[in-house]
Amino acid sequence: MARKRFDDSNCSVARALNEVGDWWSLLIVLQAMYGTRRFVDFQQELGIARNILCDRLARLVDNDVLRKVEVGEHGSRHEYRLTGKGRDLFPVVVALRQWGDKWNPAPNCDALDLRDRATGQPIREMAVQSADGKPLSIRDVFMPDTETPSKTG
Amino acid sequence: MARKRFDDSNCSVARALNEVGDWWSLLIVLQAMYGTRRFVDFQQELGIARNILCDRLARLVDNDVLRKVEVGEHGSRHEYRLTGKGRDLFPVVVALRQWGDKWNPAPNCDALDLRDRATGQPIREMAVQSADGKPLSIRDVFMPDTETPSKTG
DNA sequence: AAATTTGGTTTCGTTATGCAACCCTATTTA
DNA sequence: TAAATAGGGTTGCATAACGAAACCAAATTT
Repeated sequence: MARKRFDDSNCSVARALNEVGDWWSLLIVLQAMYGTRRFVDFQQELGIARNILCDRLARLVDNDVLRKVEVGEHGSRHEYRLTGKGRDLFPVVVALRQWGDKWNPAPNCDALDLRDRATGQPIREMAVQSADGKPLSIRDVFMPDTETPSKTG
Repeated sequence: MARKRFDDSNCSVARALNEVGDWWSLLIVLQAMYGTRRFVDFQQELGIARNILCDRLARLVDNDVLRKVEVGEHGSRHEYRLTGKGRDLFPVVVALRQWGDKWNPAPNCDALDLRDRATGQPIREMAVQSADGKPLSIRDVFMPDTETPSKTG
């Protein structure tokens, strides 16, 4: 039967995954963060099939993660640019990247070295933090009773 | 043809997505963070098909995100528990959850309310941060030249 | 002993993915 | 000016993944 979708799940993680949780969408967003904007460039840099790229770009546009901008005189060239919502995936992508760098380091690829443009200092490691900025593990937090962890929480 | 996999990609985001980037894996990890450990409980709480759950649990175990623990006398009951690597996905899940809460709020579901067990205070919003803890947007950072953004960077 | 729980596997039909080929409109190049 | 190329897709086909339900076997409960 049809792949299960989560549009109506009462779990926002499930709904988020519905928008960017497939094999390609988050890589497209990542590529967009690197500055890629054109169809052909996405296609070549990601090595994605063109029909799949079409589908993903359209869905990301539908979901307001990217927006399609006509460039050039007669509207035959487009650019796909991140929206605010798309740019807001930055912490997600960086967290995932740091996780990958930590647990699946590639021999031929350095860990992500993002730096503060203002100071040149490397960024901090992503962490769940307390109000005063201390890193918290999953054991250091709790959910007040109003949240029920059942049914994909 | 076969679904493209990224085991050997030189992008750690791609490799991370290879492990937890499908529709279910991250939800299983999330459910595990809520305390679920048994096959049947995952199945019922997520509403996932049993064969798919089998496959995903096995893959997560293979990838050392979960580990399978025999419980009970004769080894016919198992538990799937998060490993350190799995627990390290906490920032990823929280970042994704906060993104979902912000951009796709569900009418019938409150935003995540995680609190510091020590103080009872809500956690901070996930953000990429400078060395001294200031939040950074994607425009506030750069990558030194050693990183090449090409080929899914 | 019979029923239930747990953790799977098998079968089968539907959906998604990847590749290649094709199409149409601009813009270059010869 | 004709021909080639680039951009942005769409279409068809073969294969792989997914979902539902049925089936299975060991262990536990009733």
